[in-house]
Amino acid sequence: MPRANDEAAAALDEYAELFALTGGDAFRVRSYQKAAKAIRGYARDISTAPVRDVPGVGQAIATKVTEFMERGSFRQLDELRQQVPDGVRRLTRIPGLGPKTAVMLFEEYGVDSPPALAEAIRSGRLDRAKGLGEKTRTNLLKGIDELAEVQGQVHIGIAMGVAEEVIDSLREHVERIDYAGSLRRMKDHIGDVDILAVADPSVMAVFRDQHYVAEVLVSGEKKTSVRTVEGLQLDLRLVPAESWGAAMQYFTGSKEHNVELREMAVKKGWKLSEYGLFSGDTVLAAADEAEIYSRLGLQYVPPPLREGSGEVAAARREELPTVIEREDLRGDLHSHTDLTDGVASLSDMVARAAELGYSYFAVTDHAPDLVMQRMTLEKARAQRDQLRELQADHPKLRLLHGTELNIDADGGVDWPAEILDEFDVCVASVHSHFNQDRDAMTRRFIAACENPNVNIIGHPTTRKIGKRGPVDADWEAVFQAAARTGTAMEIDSYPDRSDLPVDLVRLARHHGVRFSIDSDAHAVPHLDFQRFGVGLAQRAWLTTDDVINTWPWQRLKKFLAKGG
DNA sequence: GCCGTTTTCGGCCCGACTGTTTTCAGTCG
Repeated sequence: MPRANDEAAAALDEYAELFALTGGDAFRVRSYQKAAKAIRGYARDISTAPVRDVPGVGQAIATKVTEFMERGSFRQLDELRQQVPDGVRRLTRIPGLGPKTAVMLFEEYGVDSPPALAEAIRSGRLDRAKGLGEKTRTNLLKGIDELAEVQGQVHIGIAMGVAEEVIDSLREHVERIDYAGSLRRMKDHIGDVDILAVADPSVMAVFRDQHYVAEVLVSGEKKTSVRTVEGLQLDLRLVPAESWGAAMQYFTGSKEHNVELREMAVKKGWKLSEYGLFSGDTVLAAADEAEIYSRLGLQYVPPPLREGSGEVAAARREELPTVIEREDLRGDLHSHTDLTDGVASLSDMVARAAELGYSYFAVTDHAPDLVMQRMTLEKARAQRDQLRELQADHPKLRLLHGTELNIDADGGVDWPAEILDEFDVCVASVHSHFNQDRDAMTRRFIAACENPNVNIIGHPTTRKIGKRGPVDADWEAVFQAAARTGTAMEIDSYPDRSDLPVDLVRLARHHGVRFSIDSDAHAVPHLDFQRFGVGLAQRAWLTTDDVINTWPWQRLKKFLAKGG
């Protein structure tokens, strides 16, 4: 996705937030947010394409974006940044705390950060604050804890975008360049990004001058560390060309994986470092990463498996699974259009799915329970008719008409069975009542699994990386129900969701659950998010047999029938 | 601020939940 779009969208989102905090008109706030969302999901790069063409962008926003592209900000944003203390914005990051309360806390109590709020609540200073009863204060403390847990890391979507931007910006100055570290291992939370390059040290000056660099932390001939405007730490290391493979191996990690490899080398009387695999002064392997593994007598271990969790022993016995690859996916079973909260038309989404070479593709817009999406049965059926018409243009792509149902507090869904029978595939997801206790939440999920029309539980934990923690459920019980009923668990590839998380994927697989790796796309470029879901699945050692949307249509069709 | 088989003004995604209130404000999806 074009980085310029993300940056302009982030600026508009910030402006919307500041505008709301200063008591601005709610409809204008929504306009800024809507434009931000549309720009972020726009398929073309707005640094070259006219931003006025983006739906939801009129003259006023276009002017702001144009100024932003020229100098990294716009006048009205600068003014509001002056007006609103950072502390007030920090407070609104806390789940359950909106602009009104944030302003009140700052103005009346001088509270300007989540830790300051926690302190104020614990000290009893807010016991008489209006609108903040005991329950609210308890919930806010919980929200502050959730926020603290996820701070200092970004999700893989942001980190990957930064890494690719860095590589693009330096490519003409280097002989070779790639990213390593936890990003190459496809972790869903990334603390810093490691980039390796073969280049002349003069590239460091070029790097320091890039527009994404907010602060230079250290800079030498071999290593430069900077902080980006997103707050992400970025390390660029120069390595000798002849040690490229060893350096990639070493800096990809994980630490635990590397310790096991070095121990193996030592037992053979060798030495493994970031410069190569050596026997005395003789180089056994160094330039090529795969050769290091083979000289150690190991199968090649794909980076997402390198966690020191048994992969080295398995590689020694030649028992590593053939993990799923992006090319194994035959389709996508969860996507949205502008009929509900997506930003692209049905035909545009379908056209991109066809380009991706899929055998099948499901459109799953929201059902009526999410009232704000204004879905009706008539609209859903009209969309189905439109999809059937589009089918004629795409003989190789089977178009499936699905829906994303809302699982209500008791485990019920939006439509009765006779209506659900009309759909080819039903995803069912939790969108509210996140704070239910474990028993209620578990019953809720099990009821959804037992619904004969529900095929896939969408983004099961509902976590949003950096924003909201997972719901609490007895996952073993849920997974047993899913396996028993033939209900798949989704691996939602939307990078801030990355949901199921990898440890739960492993647990679910242990119980015999199948998975669907979906994009949950709300825009055309989002269809490519599946690469993140595949990375997550690789980390859990999933094979094509575990993932229903790698299956040929006839096999998938049987699964979707849930034995009925 | 955007948009127009409602076209240059007057709408704009609407309802539920929570905790606080004593009739409702704030937040969320």
